[in-house]
Amino acid sequence: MTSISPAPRPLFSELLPAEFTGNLSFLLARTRQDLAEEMDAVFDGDGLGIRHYAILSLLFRRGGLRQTDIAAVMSLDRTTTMKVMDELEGRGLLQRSRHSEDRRANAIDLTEAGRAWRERHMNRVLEQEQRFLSSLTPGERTLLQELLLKLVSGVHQRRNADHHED
Amino acid sequence: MTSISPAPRPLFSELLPAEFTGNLSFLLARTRQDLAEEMDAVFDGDGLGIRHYAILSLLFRRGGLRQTDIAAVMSLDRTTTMKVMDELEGRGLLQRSRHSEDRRANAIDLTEAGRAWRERHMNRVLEQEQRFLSSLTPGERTLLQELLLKLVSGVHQRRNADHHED
DNA sequence: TATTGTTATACTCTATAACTATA
DNA sequence: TATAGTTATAGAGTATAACAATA
Repeated sequence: MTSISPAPRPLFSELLPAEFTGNLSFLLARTRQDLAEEMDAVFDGDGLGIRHYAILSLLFRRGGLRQTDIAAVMSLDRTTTMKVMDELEGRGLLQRSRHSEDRRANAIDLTEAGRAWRERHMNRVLEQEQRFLSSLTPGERTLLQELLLKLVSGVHQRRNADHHED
Repeated sequence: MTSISPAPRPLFSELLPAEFTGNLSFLLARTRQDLAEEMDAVFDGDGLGIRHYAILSLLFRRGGLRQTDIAAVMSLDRTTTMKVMDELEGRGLLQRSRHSEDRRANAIDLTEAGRAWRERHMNRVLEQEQRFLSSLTPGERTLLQELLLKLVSGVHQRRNADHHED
């Protein structure tokens, strides 16, 4: 390297706060991507990821959902949901059966293996989340999740309202 | 089981808070996607989007960046950055010139058209952001951005530290 | 040897369109 | 007519590999 130190190479830490405070889209995209990359480490190897974990957690709390329900909550297309269901069913982590009240629909439930898989990954998921949040205080971590939840719920309510105006 | 009315179809607003509080990956992914969809409305028509706006804003505050600098800040691959630069240069919004201190590198600067484009879209970007944030109080909106900025900076510092350990 | 920009190529993710069986 | 699941296909976005110029 040079001794007299030429023009300083712009550093990430120098540019980021100055340029992007207020740029919510960037901050959200970057945060999501950073976390996604770190979450990959938890699941490395078996071809499943944090999305599969989230769906199994959803089914853990409430079984018998239709694929369209899962699609709505996860904000996925029907066909994308189909693919994810195939991946999970192919590994024996959930099962599709006939819905008792609508024979067009599937009723999706966890299998015992699915419950075990979720339980086996749960601690590492939570650890990785906390590691990702380590630059925030405990209070800030809770607050962040509350704010995000408010936003997601707010968007959903607003879109429902718009839809009912038709 | 239910009495008379058929089993209630699980509502988004019913499932979301119960199942996903604590699922940071889901909340971040969902929030980012919701905002991205709403931001599309601002740019509909010209093939550019919020990412282009962010890059032009970065260059507005600090010109003469290399493509690798932009790639680092935006967390993009070199080749992806290349494509985005082509899109912006093709519309005359930025220009590539020889870097004065490293002849391998490009120095990227806004053109006048680029400055105008950014200015023309700025108000609608900010409006859409505020609309997206409308379920939060003003204080919460500021706080959210601060928390996200802390997280992104924290991840960056941690990765740099890891890297220097090699 | 390593880095910058570039090109060509491959891969991943997701959505669109069309079909079937039910409602 | 509309909806749930399914399948095949196409598109967007991104990364990998290789090369030339320069450090």
